[in-house]
Amino acid sequence: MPTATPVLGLRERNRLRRTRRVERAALELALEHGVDHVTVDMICEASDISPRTYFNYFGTKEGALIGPAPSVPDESLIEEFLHARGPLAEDLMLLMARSFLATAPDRDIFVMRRTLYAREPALQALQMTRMVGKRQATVELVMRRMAEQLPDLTETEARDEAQLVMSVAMGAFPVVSRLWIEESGDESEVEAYIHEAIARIRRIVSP
Amino acid sequence: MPTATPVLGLRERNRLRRTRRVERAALELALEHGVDHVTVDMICEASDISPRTYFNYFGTKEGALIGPAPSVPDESLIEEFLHARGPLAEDLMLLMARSFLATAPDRDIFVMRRTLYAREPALQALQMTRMVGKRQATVELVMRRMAEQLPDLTETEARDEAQLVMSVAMGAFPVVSRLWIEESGDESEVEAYIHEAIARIRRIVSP
DNA sequence: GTCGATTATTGCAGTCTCTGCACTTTTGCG
DNA sequence: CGCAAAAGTGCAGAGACTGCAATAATCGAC
Repeated sequence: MPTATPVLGLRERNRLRRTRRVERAALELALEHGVDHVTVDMICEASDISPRTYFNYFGTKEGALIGPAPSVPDESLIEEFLHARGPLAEDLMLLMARSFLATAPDRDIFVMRRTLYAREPALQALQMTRMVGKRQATVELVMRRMAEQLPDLTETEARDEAQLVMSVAMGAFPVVSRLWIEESGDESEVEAYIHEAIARIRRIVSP
Repeated sequence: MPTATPVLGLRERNRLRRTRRVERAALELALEHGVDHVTVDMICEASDISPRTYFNYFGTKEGALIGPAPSVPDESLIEEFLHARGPLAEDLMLLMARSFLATAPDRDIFVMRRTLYAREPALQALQMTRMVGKRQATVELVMRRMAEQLPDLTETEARDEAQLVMSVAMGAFPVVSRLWIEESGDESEVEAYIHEAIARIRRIVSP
């Protein structure tokens, strides 16, 4: 009888191993030479993969540097968000944080990535750009939850409101991330950090 | 005696005229065919300019679509911001709005741009990306003002705080922009719209 | 106006990113 | 094993972008 854990097939395991090898190679090269002085061919040579396959995996030159696109959050996480009754912005941030943590990135790759982001802000901007792609979907999600709790808003009002909620959440995210990394790195603390960040925003916008 | 207005030299005027011609051509093409199906060569053909010159002007294919990078705000505007004593986030938004308005973009180009953004969110993301380039500078600015008013913060606290202020301001910006365009388009109203947007954020983060 | 100096525009050659397509190799499975 | 599906690869080519050198337009002094 096979093990109960959903063991990945050979294909999946190969793919994962390869992905990590390429990401690691790309990050090392970028940290050493700077992003602009690294070519896809260099990455491919270093990680023993064909350029064509590289693009099949990552799509763009920067793909291996900024990591996989944030996956659509789990159905269960979404459900939880929709039915939660905490402060909206905090619940949304919790959703974002949890779906990020669910990707369980390699620790060393994660650290290299952060170092690189600090050195090359353009990359971080790129990643943000990609997140904006999810923007529409996220706004819809927030609107769905608002519809259940505040059904007396017009479409436009609701959309504005949802956009603002998302902006607040995304804006507070870097601060939460910094706290999380520097203070503990413990997942259970995330909720507290989120609360803290939102409280600061409240002070900022208080008259 | 020459006129009192600082009349531009022939060079400047040519450059401005050319820029607008290219931007208009690029926007028309993008609105008609979609950004991906427009090539730089097409834009150059339509606006009677050499591709090399195109890149000298705009740097990237999208440059003509998203418009010139937001210039560093006027010294006088910065001074005003630093010494204003209104709510920090609102003053910052006012600074942003005023330095945008100072660029006095063509009305029709402005409208085309907005239409295109709505149709192709990736472009808007790009523009946001470029703004992030100014992020560092803006954070410094906010910190300078905070230093005068709240001198008892540690460096890290101050930086977090400044980042949050900027996030709030940038997040609220689209809403203000929408209000401004749809409601009146009158510059004198901007302040009221900003106030309104901040008030909404306050409600959002209120427990 | 003319002329030399400055600045802008352009053509060209070349590099790099990225894509479609056809072909080969690897993997999963009966 | 042997066959079908999936993944990896090579190749040709389009398109974005850059450095450099040549050309053209503008400016400022005379």
